[in-house]
Amino acid sequence: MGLHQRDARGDARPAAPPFTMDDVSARAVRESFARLYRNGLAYRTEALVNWCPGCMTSVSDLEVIPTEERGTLWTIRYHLIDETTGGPSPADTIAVATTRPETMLGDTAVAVHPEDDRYRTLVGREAVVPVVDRRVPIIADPVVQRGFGTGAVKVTPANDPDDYETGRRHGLPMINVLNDDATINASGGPYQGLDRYEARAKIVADLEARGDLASAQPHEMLIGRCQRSNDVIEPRLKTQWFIRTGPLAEKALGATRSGRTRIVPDRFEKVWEHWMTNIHDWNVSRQLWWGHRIPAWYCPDGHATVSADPDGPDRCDVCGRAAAELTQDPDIFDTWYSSGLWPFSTLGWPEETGDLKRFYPGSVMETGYDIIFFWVARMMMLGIHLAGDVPFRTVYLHGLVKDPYGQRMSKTKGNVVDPLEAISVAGADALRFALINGTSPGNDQKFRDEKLEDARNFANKLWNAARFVHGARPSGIAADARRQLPDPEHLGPAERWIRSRMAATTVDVDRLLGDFAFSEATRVLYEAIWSEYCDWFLELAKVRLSDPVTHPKEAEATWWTLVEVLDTYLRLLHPVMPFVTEAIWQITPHRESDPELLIVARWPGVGERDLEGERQVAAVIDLTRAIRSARAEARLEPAELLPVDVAIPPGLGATFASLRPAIERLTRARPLTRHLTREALHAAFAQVPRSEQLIVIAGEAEARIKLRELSATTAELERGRLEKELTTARELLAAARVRLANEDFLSKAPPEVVDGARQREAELAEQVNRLEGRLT
RNA sequence: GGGCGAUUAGCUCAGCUGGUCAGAGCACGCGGUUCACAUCCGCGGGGUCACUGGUUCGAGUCCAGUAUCGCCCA
Repeated sequence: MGLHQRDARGDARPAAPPFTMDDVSARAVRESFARLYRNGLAYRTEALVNWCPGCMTSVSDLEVIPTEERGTLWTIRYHLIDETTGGPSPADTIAVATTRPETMLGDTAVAVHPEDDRYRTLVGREAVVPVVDRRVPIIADPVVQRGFGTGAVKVTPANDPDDYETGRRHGLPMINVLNDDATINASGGPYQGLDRYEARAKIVADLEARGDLASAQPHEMLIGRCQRSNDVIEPRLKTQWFIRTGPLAEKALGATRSGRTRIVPDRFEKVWEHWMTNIHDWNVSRQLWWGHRIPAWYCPDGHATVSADPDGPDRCDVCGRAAAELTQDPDIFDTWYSSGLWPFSTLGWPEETGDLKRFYPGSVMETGYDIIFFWVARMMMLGIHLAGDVPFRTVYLHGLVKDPYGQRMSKTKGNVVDPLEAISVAGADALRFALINGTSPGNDQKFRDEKLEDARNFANKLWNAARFVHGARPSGIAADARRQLPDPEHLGPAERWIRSRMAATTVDVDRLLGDFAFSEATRVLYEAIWSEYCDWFLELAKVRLSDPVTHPKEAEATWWTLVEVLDTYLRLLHPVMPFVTEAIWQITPHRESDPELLIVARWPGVGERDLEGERQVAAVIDLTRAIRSARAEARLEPAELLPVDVAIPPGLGATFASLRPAIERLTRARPLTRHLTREALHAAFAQVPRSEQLIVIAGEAEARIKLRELSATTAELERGRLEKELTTARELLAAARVRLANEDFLSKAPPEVVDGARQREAELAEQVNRLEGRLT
């Protein structure tokens, strides 16, 4: 993780990355446990734990994966004790069903449902567990499912969670039958030493031989397997340390309910609630060599002493025996225990350090939803209790990165994307962008190479745009000039347009990041940078900068605009693509007040929108697009210069005039002639045969492209294009009219919506009108 | 058994508080030696927004139900 974090650049990290096994953490582990023990929240007891015979350790409930598997349901006859003879009755039996016959070695009862008439008379009598010939009571307990198997079950309190509860309710003896390696222990009599499955087979065979096996049927069931080793987990009785989670969970719930900590997306609060309200005590003892040793010592009498001192206690807390007679618990803590301390142990807790005061609680915990219980829950419970406040204000949960087919990545499947490889192929920025762009809160994403490629292309695009900006510096500006804002006096419409768009983008990005909509934020930036800045502004600026009639002051204003917008987008994009933005920023002019590095540079403020300016340039862009489209669809020679006449309404006149050179270049128009009205345009073309012109309609503006002559196919293409436009326009118009014909709409919809619809209708009618005029 | 999520162009996915929202990228088709970029540029084709009802003047957008897929918990 440390390696990846460095290569992918985790920005927020101290000089020496903390580690859960270092000394600071070890001290926090000892101290925290000592406090929990003092507060009665840590206790040692013999209880049922999940035992993994492969890992030779206990594991938490969360690490037991219920797996659907086909097993066998055996029905076994237990002989009743004959009340007159006091011995087993050859004929009277009670049949019990089990999927784990080997556990019968530890049976201490047979249970039936109290209202099950079949067995009512048997309750209180005794039966004999076959094979081990142990006499056990027949008890009634409502947890027994009457419909399952025969309605009677064997009870093995030391090797089954449900039976454990039953055993406690009825005060039954608990006989553990398994060794650590899942072989049968001394309680198993003749089966001692056999592996659990060998014992099962032998017991079944023996039962059959005795005639006590009633049936064996295939059975679909859930088997708990170890998350780590995939071994079948054996519940068994063990003396271990537990954390009393009840009071801790209560506080954690209080924090989310009161909003002191918010979970994003909020649907996970339900999951959180459910889990926290049904939480069991947490078994923290692990029988592994790697981890923090439990700071508990025992005297020869078995008294426990918990000490935060790394050298251990001076004496037994209970009987006062000397330290020399004490031995430390050989077990270590569950890894999630020290991880749960992370938010404050890394800040020096239990010392009241400056870091702790300043950085605790943290603001946002960002992690995958799959470890909300493993980790987030633990941090919350321990943080609130030990550090006195919630560890973070917001928990942001992201989804999982899946393979292209939606499968969970796993080493055994071999479908894992190695981040380091992805970085070497496409770069860390591309990897980060692809991951961030592809995710929405709490939802999984399928990761494909195409996404990485796209992100790499975007980084490349940005880099090249920056190269252009640097190369286009007007001679009047020194290479090492301090950054200036463009002189408002000399801005053209394009400059005002992009600055206004930049303001809009900044507002959007701010809002989206605030809402944890990271992928939307990257999408907005992608669009702003590629489609607005590169595709349009750079092209418009290029023309203005290279046009000999451009005044030097205007060229400088344009260049400073290029720099300003680039600078802003670098800042906005930096959290997502730290490397390329920093590299570009380093060679971009800065202000006096800017720091050395982009990473610590100020977040952009929001400039003013110029909506009318935006609208005007958008109109010019639409016209340019429409002319290009008409040319392309008529299959005209792309490079050929053609005379273009445009009708530009007075309102757009100044903008048009200013951008005229750019329009000429982008549409290959020469000469580009402006008419004040459509009528004037039409009049100018009155004598031009239909076969020698292309007609372009773009909003308020209109254009004609003069050709020598349209070939037959070109004319057909042209006509097709216009007909298609007309068809769409008519459809839209019809829809708009239907809407306006609705009395309810007029009376109930907000006036501005109605006005918008009216305007739209008028525009469409106008467009249809014009197209019809051209086509007849 | 309980809960949650997904279902929108061939593919991967956006669509916030219901009113130009039917979009993007990739893929595809046509064209391009424009001095930032072919990791590129221009143009284009393509979707009854899973289904059925309902609420509303108006619904991918809200409600109910159904189907399919996936996940979590028991």
